[in-house]
Amino acid sequence: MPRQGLTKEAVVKAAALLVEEYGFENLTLHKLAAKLNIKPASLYTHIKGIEELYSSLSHLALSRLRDEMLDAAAEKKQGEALRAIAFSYHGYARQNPEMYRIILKVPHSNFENLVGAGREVKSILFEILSQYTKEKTKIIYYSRYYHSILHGFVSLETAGFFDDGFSVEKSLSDIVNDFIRQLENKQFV
Amino acid sequence: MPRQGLTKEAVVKAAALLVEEYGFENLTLHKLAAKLNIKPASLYTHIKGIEELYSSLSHLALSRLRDEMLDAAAEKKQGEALRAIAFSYHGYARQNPEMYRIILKVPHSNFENLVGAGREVKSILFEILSQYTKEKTKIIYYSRYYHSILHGFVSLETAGFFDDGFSVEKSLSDIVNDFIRQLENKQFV
DNA sequence: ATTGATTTCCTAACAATATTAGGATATAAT
DNA sequence: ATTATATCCTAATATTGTTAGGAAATCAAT
Repeated sequence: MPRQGLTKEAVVKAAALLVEEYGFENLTLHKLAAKLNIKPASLYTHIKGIEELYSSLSHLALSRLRDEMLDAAAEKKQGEALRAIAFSYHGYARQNPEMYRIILKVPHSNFENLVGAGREVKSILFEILSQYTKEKTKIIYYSRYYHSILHGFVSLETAGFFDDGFSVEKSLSDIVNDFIRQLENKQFV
Repeated sequence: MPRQGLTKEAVVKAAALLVEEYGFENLTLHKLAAKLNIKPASLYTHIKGIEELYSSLSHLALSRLRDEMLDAAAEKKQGEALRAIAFSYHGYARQNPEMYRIILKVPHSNFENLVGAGREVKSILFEILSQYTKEKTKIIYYSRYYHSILHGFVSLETAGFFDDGFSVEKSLSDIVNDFIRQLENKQFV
């Protein structure tokens, strides 16, 4: 048997491709092994089991989302940064709906690295919002607020809740603008 | 074999109990049959398969959520109604986290009755928000906005994104108040 | 009440899936 | 070259969803 330089990274990335192509619930170790030209049992050399594969996929999705957010917000400040983040967040979820769904499908608390990855995404919002005030309580509050908006919007959209003929892009854009206006109208200390 | 008056409703409700007790991913037809004192194959008398069971669970969750929202908003108007809805929405998701997760786990577009149930939930928000303006575009816009906030918040909370020591209840309450204030500051036609 | 039709539930079997045990061989380390 | 390690394999198993076909309880109609 010719051996291929297979690594955990490669396994997870191959799984990510399958997930986006056929959907999360149609990912099986059999299909994944076939795509990698190995037998299902051989996957256990690289992963502990399918639960770890799920958590790795969730981690990968969070990392990619974080990268796109960081990229979008680079060199930008305040409102401009918040707008850029919203569109990158929305873009990632729309272009990778299955991967995005995995993020919330895996219970975070079970995996320390997932908690860390989630914290990284949150910290991006935290950084930008800290440009408005130095009060940590308020920064956390607005982070939760904005994160809820972004996650709620893209989740409901991909679930089909917004399939009523009205423009989804315009709604998001308006929501983001309203949120930013709200923020700017506050008189922070 | 003594026959019991088993109906689809009873099967789905039993499944709902299992889901909340052991988690969505631990629901199996074997366990469900055991709880109902029948054999797994007998379940197919009442359901077409596990996919239909999932969609029925999603439908049940949406119905219960709708009932709690309607109950909370009864006799109330505008801001008061919106506040009541938020707390009932949050309450349902927190007390039935697994059932709530099922709502977005099942692809809506595949099941017409699910689309209908989702519409019912949306229509509750629509009704209340139509007390602020008669412009349908704006009503839909704010429905999406508020729905995104509520769903995003409870999803992120149950996924563990808000486990940072700050009060979740206060955040939600403040968010709702900010949203309502925003709405009241608009000069609608 | 008896007959006939329908419904509910069963046993038995099957396919797909995740997983483990144990072994062969390619690769790396000494 | 020898040893150790890592990669991949075959084979077997438990769990799960599902279907086929049949027995018996229930219901409907006479």
